[in-house]
Amino acid sequence: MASASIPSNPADLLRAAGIKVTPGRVRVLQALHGARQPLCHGEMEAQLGVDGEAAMDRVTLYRILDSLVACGLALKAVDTRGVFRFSAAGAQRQHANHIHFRCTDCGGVFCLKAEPPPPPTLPEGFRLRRAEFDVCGTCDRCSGDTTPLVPR
Amino acid sequence: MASASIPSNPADLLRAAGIKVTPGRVRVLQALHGARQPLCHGEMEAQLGVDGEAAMDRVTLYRILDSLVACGLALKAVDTRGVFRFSAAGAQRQHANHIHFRCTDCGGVFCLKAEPPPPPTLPEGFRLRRAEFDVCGTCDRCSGDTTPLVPR
DNA sequence: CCACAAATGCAACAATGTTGCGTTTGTGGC
DNA sequence: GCCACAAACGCAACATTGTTGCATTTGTGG
Ligand SMILES: [Mn+2]
Ligand SMILES: [Mn+2]
Ligand SMILES: [Zn+2]
Ligand SMILES: [Zn+2]
Repeated sequence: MASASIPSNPADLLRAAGIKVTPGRVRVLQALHGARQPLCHGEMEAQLGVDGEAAMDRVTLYRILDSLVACGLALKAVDTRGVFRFSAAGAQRQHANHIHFRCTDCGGVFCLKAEPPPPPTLPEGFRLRRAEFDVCGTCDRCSGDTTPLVPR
Repeated sequence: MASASIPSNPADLLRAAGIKVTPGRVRVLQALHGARQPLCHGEMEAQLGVDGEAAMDRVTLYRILDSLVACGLALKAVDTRGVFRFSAAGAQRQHANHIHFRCTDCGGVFCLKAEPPPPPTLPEGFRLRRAEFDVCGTCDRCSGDTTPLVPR
């Protein structure tokens, strides 16, 4: 079965997206796919360091993330602290039909059962880019005692 | 009619909130009430300068804003660029029963006719702090031609 | 294998926000 | 009205996050 279906490994994804396949991009895309929640720049730097590989230049990482966002392989959003967080674009699609809860203490993101609300009708000439129901508060672990998991 | 009802001028609000009434806080709270959309730190600095009054120290402004948030007189949120924006707490209530559209080009915020979606039911132990329907894209002025109002 | 555009590494810069500390000021108690 | 004192302020320095310029290296189509 040598099907030419949806590519899955980072290199193929990069090729399919039409941007150069560089070691840095492969590593970053791999890290994004392996992450269980959107990562900020600092977390990515740390994450990339654990592999024992050489640390990546800060600016290069920023530019790689931008290039992934530009070609649609990654998504960029801002968290409540005002920091940009990145996620693999594919990972979002499986989360398209329910809403999420974000814990403002530990930063964790939890899937809820509820469907996303329908996008509102806009005035003439307005163009909708994104409509997201942002639900946040404290999760069960962080609500009970006073010690959050990730103080930071 | 010397009623002791809801205070409305900045000084009374500050007194009622239990924090010291300083000229800086009065000016900032006044600016927040006069604003038609949440202001970031830089916009507030500019806004405060127009009165012909002496410019306020950057750090003092940050601390005043924090104190207003801490006592509940102001609200702090982060915009899509990752910048904190502040609004008078009272000003929110008149916008509580409809949702808003944010133009990602010019930064403008527009009131829509639609009602906010009901908050979802959460798993056991979770505590809801805020549920906001974030609807963004480009407004009529910014959608048509290619020149946004506030390029920045 | 080559040419060349794209990507990278490094240094410097920019925007936003925070901390420390000495000085000034608003406020409750008298 | 005056005093004491905690709170707020002004200033300098610092921290974090993100960007720009430019010379060097590298991936890729031909
Ligand atoms: Mn999900
Ligand atoms: Mn409104
Ligand atoms: Zn939590
Ligand atoms: Zn606009």
